[in-house]
Amino acid sequence: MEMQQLRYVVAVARMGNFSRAAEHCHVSQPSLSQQVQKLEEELGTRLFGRMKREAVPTAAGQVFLTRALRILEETDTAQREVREAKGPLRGVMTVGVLPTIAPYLLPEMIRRIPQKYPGVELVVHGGYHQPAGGHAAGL
Amino acid sequence: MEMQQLRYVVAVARMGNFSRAAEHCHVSQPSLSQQVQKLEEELGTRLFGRMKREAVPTAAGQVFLTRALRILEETDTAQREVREAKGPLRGVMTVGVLPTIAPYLLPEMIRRIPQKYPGVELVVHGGYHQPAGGHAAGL
DNA sequence: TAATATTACGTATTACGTAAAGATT
DNA sequence: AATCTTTACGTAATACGTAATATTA
Repeated sequence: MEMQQLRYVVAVARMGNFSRAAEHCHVSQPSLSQQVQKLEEELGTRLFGRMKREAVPTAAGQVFLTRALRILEETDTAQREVREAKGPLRGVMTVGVLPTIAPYLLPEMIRRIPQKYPGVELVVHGGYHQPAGGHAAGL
Repeated sequence: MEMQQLRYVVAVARMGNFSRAAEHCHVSQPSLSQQVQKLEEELGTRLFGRMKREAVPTAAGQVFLTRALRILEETDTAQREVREAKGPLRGVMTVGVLPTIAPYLLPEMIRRIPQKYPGVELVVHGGYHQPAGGHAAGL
């Protein structure tokens, strides 16, 4: 049982079918299908019925889903608590982004970064040139 | 954050050092060390101090450990509940084992199988020949 | 120097994507 | 026919083991 498999299963339950779950998870749909099958094999039970164009959780799937959700919440909690134990993050985050794709990435980024790291100043470079200094950020 | 990494971290905390944790997890000690490092890098914090010949959890390590333990418990619970949702397992389990290694494997097996699957009849073939029929069991 | 942890590197597992086939409405 | 899922298979990422190096008592 792997974390990704739990995310995939939860996504299938929330989206209602494998295709939309796959694009929500940013993986190809066969890959997601494989991972769900693998988990089902490990558990010895089908988690979803795939008959009528929508993925419906089986009885086993329902009890598993509640646990999977709790596990994923716990992982988020663990990461948050570790961050808090480290103390607040401070400094300047410099990000370079091509003007071509900026409209797709920037709004989400400008919304989430300050929310998650209140002490961090966000600097965005928009041109095609290489920014002079600062630290790159992996997101 | 992967499930194995959580098991490794918990093992290190329980065993007190990386070497014993590794043999407890049946992996080489460098592999376990790599995985713990990888998790620490992802979290952005050391989870253990490795100074004095024993691995002592840091402050961040302690808060993480309690969450990791709960997550592992939840995975066990999830698997158990799915088994229960399937209904009790019944039938005959046939196992072949070489007399050479039987003394090492049989006692553990005879103790745990009926405990975990009360409805299953366990048949053990001890010779060097191939058993006639029945189903092989992967444990 | 004995015991433990890390680094380096090659190998084997496996998760993934693309393409094709099967199934359902 | 259109949409969704599974199978097949090659590729890429990665977890692992062995060997060598570093660190600590």
